Amino acid sequence: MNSLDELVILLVDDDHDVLGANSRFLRLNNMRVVVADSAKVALQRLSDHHIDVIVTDLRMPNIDGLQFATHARESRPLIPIVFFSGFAQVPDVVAAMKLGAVEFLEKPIDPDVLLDVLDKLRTTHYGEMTNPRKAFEGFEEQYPLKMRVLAYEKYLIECSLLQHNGNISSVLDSLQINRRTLNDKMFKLGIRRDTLAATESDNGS
Amino acid sequence: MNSLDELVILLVDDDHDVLGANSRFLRLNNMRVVVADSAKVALQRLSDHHIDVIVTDLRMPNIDGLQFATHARESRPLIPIVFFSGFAQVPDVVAAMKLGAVEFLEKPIDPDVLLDVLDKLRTTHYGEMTNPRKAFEGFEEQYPLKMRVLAYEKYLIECSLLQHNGNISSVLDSLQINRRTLNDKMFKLGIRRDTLAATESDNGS
DNA sequence: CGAATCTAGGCAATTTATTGCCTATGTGGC
DNA sequence: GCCACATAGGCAATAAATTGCCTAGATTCG
Repeated sequence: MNSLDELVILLVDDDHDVLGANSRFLRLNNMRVVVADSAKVALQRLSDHHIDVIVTDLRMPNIDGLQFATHARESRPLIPIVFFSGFAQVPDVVAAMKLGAVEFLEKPIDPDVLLDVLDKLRTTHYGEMTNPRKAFEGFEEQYPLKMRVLAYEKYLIECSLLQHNGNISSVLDSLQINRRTLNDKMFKLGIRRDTLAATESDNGS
Repeated sequence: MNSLDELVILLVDDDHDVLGANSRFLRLNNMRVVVADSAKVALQRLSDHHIDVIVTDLRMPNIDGLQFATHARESRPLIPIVFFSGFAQVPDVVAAMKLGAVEFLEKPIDPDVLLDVLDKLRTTHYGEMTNPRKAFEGFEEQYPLKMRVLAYEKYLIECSLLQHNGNISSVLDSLQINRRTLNDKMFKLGIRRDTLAATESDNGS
């Protein structure tokens, strides 16, 4: 009955019309949307809210999408990022993908495509976490050590959460970690208790 | 993949002029080049020759670069692929990068850029990873998170050392880590260069 | 309602990690 | 011998992670 189906999207676009249209559309489709009309605001939102996915324009005044993504990755190293842009140059797309972009969409955004992308993210990022290697298997050679280690850590925490059915204190015990530290790590790695724990408690009621 | 100085490149392009020019240039720069003027031929070459890197055009008659890459990945899952194309569309670039492309270059190719890309590949990429994940498999649930993460980090560093034959600067590049940090980590994790690097005196040819 | 329990955020002190700068050792080439 | 190069350690400044202490909302139980 709660947020099993809801991803929290951070939507970033300096064009208010597009921002409004897209956020409305996403909200109509069961997604929680946090909006920002600049990279600056977006970074603020990132530290204030729990965000699952970033969807950002590439071309923006002052701080562009790539720079924003780089900064965002500092606090949320593994967060999935979807870029969109009109008139994108090949090097931009390459740079974005190298930053670990999940998708690169062309403006104007086809809402159904965006929805589809986000829908797939929901399953690939949160559904299959039970599968052992999957979580960090993708992080092959070209990724920095730090990122690969973080991916593994995320995987371990998610596994432990699943195992203990979202019960934090059991996880603390099992991982032998400070509560404060676990909270921080979960935020940084984008792990949510409810998403992982709620998998079997939603049918009856 | 014996000689550290010679990468074997599979160069694929349906334009014979471009194919000839690029292959000449690469050969002048100490690379062994195998050419193919179609995906069909290229796949043949892949099974006949030892190939370290694929460099392929995106637009080709019959089987295009993406399809070719997909097929190539079936037999060589981790082989590095560099795409190039004129007039590339964003979705093409995205698809290519998702396939794990190392780079996407625009036609006409700047030979120096290509050389630079391949040069980097020589140090950061190594062929296929064959090592099992034994190093950290042993760390079962009862161990603290920190310990398991460290075990994984140790494993990654050791793998990288093996792949780069104990060459520290290559490892630094590959793991994108500060030298000072790597030194410290190696000390802390009890990794020794010489134990891992000593394998370079085996099979010739 | 009030008490107990689980969860989690803010803040600050402390510890640890990362990094740059300088130095030193060993190797191979001139 | 001298130089270029790769490797490492010492040290100090900086950045980041960890932790304890306090507070606060939510839920459950009596």
